[in-house]
Formats: sequence, C-alpha cells, structure tokens
Amino acid sequence: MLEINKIRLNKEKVIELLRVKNFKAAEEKINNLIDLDEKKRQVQKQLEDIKAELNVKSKEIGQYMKDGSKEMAEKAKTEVANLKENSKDLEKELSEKEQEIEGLLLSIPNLPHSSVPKGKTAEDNIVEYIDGKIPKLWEGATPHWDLCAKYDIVDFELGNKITGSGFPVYKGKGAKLQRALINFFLDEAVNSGFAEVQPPLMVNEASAMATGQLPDKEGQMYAIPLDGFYMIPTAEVPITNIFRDVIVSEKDFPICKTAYSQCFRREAGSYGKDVRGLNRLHQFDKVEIVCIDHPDHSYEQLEIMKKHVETLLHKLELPFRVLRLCGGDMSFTSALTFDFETYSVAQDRWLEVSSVSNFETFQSNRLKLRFKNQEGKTQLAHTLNGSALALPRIVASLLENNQTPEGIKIPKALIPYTGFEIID
RNA sequence: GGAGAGAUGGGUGAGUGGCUGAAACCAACAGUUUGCUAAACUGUCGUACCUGUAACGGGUACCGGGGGUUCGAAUCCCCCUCUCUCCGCCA
Repeated sequence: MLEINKIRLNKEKVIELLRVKNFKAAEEKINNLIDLDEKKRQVQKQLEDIKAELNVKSKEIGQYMKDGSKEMAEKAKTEVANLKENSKDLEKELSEKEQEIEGLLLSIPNLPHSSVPKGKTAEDNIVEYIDGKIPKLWEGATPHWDLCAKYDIVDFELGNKITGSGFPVYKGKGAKLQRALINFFLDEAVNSGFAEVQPPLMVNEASAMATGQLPDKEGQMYAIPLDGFYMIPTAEVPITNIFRDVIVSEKDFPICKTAYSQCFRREAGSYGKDVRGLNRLHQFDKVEIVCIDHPDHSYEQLEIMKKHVETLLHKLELPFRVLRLCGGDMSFTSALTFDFETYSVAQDRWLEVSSVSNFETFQSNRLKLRFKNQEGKTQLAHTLNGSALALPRIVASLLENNQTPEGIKIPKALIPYTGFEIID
C-alpha cells in the first residue's frame, strides 16, 4: 500500500510511474484520492475540535459536581449533548472517507523503480544476461513428465486419486531428490547468512492482508473457512509477518531469513501445456529468502540476493537467464523484480524458477514494519524477497537436461545430499 | 472438548468511573563523575494521525480486538480473540 502523504506531495510523479506499470485510470484515481484525503482532513479537524471542547466541558461537569453546583452541571450537560449530536455525523463521515481512501489505496499498485522498463507483457521483459551452456540431448530424450513415469519417481495419476491434479506423489529416488534439494537450498542459504525459520503453513486473515494476498488475490489461496485460515501460497507470507507491527533496530539491518515450506496455490484459470507435469502445481516445495533493510541499502541487498540465486543455479549446473521485468509484467506489490529462468531442453522452453523483488515500503506500510532512524524518528523499512529456489521446475530442468541413455545424472553438488549419482 | 484465571507502555507490574497517557522498578539511550570498566547521580524514555507557532507548541485517538452504558471509561456491561492452570484426548 502506498503512503497517502507521499502521493500528496508527488502527485505528478506518482501518476507518471503508475503509467509505467500500465495502471489504468491512474490520473483519475490519484486525483480522486487526493480530493478525498483533503476532505477527510477537513472533517477530522472539525471533529477533533469538537471532541476537544467535549473533553473540557466534561471535566468542568466533574468539577461542578464536586462543588455541589448542580445547576451549572445540568446546564453544561445540555451543552455537551448538543456538541455530541454534531460529532456523530462528522464521525460517520470521517469513517466513510477513511474507508474510501483505504479502498482506493489498496487498489493502487506499487510504484516501479526508475530502472523498470516500460512494457505490457512478458514479451517486453529485458533479458539481462544468459548464463551456462545449453546441453545437447541424445536422440531418445523426452520431456520430464515422460521421465517421471519411466523411472517411476513422480506419480501424477496417484496424486489425482488421492487429492486431485497438481498434487503429485514423489516416489523412491524422486522423493529423495526432493529432500536433497530442500536440504541443499537451506544449507546454502544458511551459509550465505540467512537465518533459518520454520513457519506455519496456514496463516490468519491479518497476515494474508498484511502481505497483500488479501483482499485482491483471495481466489489464489486455499481457505479453511471454519477457522478463518489460509494455506500459504509462499513462505514469504508467514516470514514477512514475523515483522508485522514491529519496530526493528537500525543496527540489525540487513535482517535475512530463510525458510523451507510447501506452498499451496489454486492457480485458477491455468490450463494447457503450461501446467503439464511439474510445470505448475497446486502444492509444491520452495525455499524462500526474505530480507528487511534500510531504504538506503535495499538495492544493494537485492543484488546480494540475486547473486545467491545465481550461485545455486551454477552449483546445479543449469543454464539460466535473468529477466528484468517490465512494468506490465511485474507483480502488484513489487518495485523491481528479476526473474530467473532455467532452460529445460526437452521442452525447449525457459521455466521460471525464481523471482527476486524489492518491495520498498509497499509491504512494510501495511505491515507497519518500521525502524528508528538516526534522528530518532520511526520510518518504514524496505522488504525484499526471492525464491531460492522453487523445486518443481528445477526438478523438471534437472531431469530433462541431465538425461542420458543410462539414466538421469545428478549434479555433483547434490550427490552428497541424494546419496546416489544417477536415477535409473 | 470441560472447568477456572487472566490480557496495561521494551520487560515486571500498580491502577475499579473525572486529579491516569497511565505509579514504581528493570532495561534502553544521553550526560556528569571516574585512569578504563563497573558503580553512583541527573535527564530522556510509546505509537499514529491532525494542526502548526518565534517555540523541542497545540489537539485527537489508543491500556488484547469490536460494540455498549455514561456529561466523563484502562476501570462498568456484552461479544470475539489469545494466554495460563487443572481435567480429557493425542503425535
């Protein structure tokens, strides 16, 4: 959520930046917002003046009662009654205005960083660089879903029976590979200075609201209405909520956390080859990294996080490219996002395996995550997060790229974790 | 799931209708003293919003959350959430 005061002070700039994000009706909404805010403040001032008077009068009544001057007290009481009548309408108006403003603010996306390219769709993203060699496959090479069946390591049909599509059952070496990747990613993150946490997989409404899943993305999450909980779509939600309503100490920056969790996404509306095999699941595993940092240093931290993801992909020996997302393809909450995509040879396509973003103060404003700056004032911190990494597409790429007539070769870095060198 | 107790500022904890934005202690921060550390002493020490002065000023709200009673609520009433203790169940 953007800060109303900043919008007020930089109206033109805000509108201009919202256009980069292809936000429709930017000018109209911002004007409306500023107008509402102006009126709200007028009403608030009137109301508070009345309340101040009420408070004074109430104290006087107390004094009259003590002195025994009943008449004076009664007189003051009628005066107070009138004031109260006026304040009721104002109070109603104020809360209406506040709700309207809140609603509007929630509907406005984060402002893009100055380096974000203009553009509407994924086509307009900028390829920053491509890293690694794309392997040549042997003649009998097939997409990962065939390999999963061939080696009996991921069973989609069985998952369909137990739950439904998008809930695969990992078996044998497939299950072990999952465990290996999770441990590998966690160990790497911890070695890079991220503190490990194991958060709940369900969150309450307040948490989902604070990180922006609610109200707009409600349909993306699995809900448990009986208890008012939501299954987490990413560990970002519980980890970031550690810092909800918290004032951190400036000397603790950067605060870096990592967590493994399973993630649950309804992915309503997805279909076709995009969702085949491991490409898109309703339940999947991911190791997430989250950082909280000082506004002056958050973009340096973003680079550190990018480097970390790069290192993981190098160690897994996967070819990848890094995209700087354009305004139209970025998420609602992000100010700058880099996507990492591995090349999955048998499918002949790039698969998104990580997304690393700086949210600046967009999340922390709703979270009320602040720190005391050097002048002793509280100020919103910057939040960042990234996947490091999401498993299914990594598995897809590993299976496809490393397939040989003898079986699927495990990258060196992973062998200590799997305990085997080949899936056959 | 049953019974009871409770929720106050960073922490402990006082406060049952106006003198309480909230005692006291601890922690923290700043200063004085000291050869350094420690101790002692002095001071500061919640958040948000509105307003804006020559002024570090003025105002409003907040004592788990929401609603109510009252001229006036941390204090009384109702609902909810959470915590603790005992019992039950259980990996």
